[in-house]
Amino acid sequence: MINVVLVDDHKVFLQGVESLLSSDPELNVLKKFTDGTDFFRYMKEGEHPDVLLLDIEMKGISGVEVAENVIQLYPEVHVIMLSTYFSEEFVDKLVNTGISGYLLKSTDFEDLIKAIKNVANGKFSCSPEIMDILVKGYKSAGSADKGDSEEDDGPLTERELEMLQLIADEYTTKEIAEKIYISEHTVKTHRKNLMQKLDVKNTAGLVKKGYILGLIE
Amino acid sequence: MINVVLVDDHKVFLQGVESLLSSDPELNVLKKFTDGTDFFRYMKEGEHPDVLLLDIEMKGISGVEVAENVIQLYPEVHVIMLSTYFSEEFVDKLVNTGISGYLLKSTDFEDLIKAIKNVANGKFSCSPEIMDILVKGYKSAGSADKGDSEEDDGPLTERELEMLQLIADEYTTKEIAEKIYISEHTVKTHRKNLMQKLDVKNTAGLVKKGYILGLIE
DNA sequence: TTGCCACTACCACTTTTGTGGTATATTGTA
DNA sequence: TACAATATACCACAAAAGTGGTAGTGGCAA
Repeated sequence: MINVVLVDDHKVFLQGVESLLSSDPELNVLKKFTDGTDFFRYMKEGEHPDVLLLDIEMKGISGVEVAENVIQLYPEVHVIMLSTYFSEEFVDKLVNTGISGYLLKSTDFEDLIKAIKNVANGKFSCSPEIMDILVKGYKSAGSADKGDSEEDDGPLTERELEMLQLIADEYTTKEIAEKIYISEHTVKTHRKNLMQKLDVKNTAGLVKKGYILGLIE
Repeated sequence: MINVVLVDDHKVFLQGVESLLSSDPELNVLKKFTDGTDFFRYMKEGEHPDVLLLDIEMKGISGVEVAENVIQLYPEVHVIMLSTYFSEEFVDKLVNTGISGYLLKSTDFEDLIKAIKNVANGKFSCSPEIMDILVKGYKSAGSADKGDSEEDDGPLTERELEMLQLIADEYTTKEIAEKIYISEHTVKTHRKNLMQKLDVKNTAGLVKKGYILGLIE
């Protein structure tokens, strides 16, 4: 049984895909979300899907951002991006990010199901149109430029999550150290690692991203 | 025409009250929310109601917290608290907060509508049972103790909102100053005022509360 | 049993925040 | 016009956060 979660800001699409996928006994739609932040909150507490179907064009947090963070925080989840159009820019950006598939919404239903089963088994899968772009890109750019810095420091540890919550709760480094009986130095180290992992510059960024990614309450 | 917004985590209740209120031509239900944070996001952008019907017992942010912050940030909104039980503790706490009414959910429908119309006209309105508690409290406690510090520094100004957003976006004081062409001193002053108004101790608190209250994106 | 990883801890130094004042323009509006 | 609210600016000192390192320990898994 392959568990799937859908994220797309068009409710109609969500319902359509769900009823479609439910026709296949191997597939099970765990949850649907119209908003990246809601999805991240679910990911902190709820059951993780095997495959995430993710719309690229979304209001609020973009699909690209969602993808990048999901892959970092929950690497066991296979992400398939869905898009109405195909943009070389995104394809480039996303493939290096570690997504498992990239389909056009115009893809027919059997191919979608096939793709889901493929990526659940660790393969990569995408629409033929996109495959074209990939092959073309591969030829021309050779081994490609890495563009902007691709940092992925893996998911947060238990301790780091705890820190993040305490920081958001207005505890200072010293107070955290006293509260959980560790040295101030250690807390500062955790703070540093958090900032690096979440790719932010200061406490404000830590709390903001913590919220967006549903890591704090 | 009196515009009303409903916040209660029980959807059934929301629908019930809405259909009830719609029977009165003077009343108009603008919006319903099951969650305080969603409500606050709406308040930042959407139309402000004349009257807010607010459940006290809610998961997540409690009704009390919602009430306190609404009254501070949007003082033109008249808040009526709804509760299943009646607790002296809450009554005390809330009346000093500046709410306009306090009804039991067992209140019958005509009284609810009457109460809404009353508070929309600046009066205070509550269930007889609660009135009893109030009178009793007034007798015994005399002019009452103020309990914990009741600070209300009014709503945030445009400039302060702008600051809050920039802080959440990881700009430092110096960067903000440069960006919007004012002195660092000024930015620090705004920061101070923000912390006082939102009743938080540091940048983390600022960003967290900014999120909860829907003041930043 | 070896190697990775999370967690811990330390240091020195810089930058940014936070505290607790005061004070003057500017602006909208009663 | 005069008042209130807002936005601006300044100061000095204290506290906390951020930078850029290094490094030991314990546990779990290949």
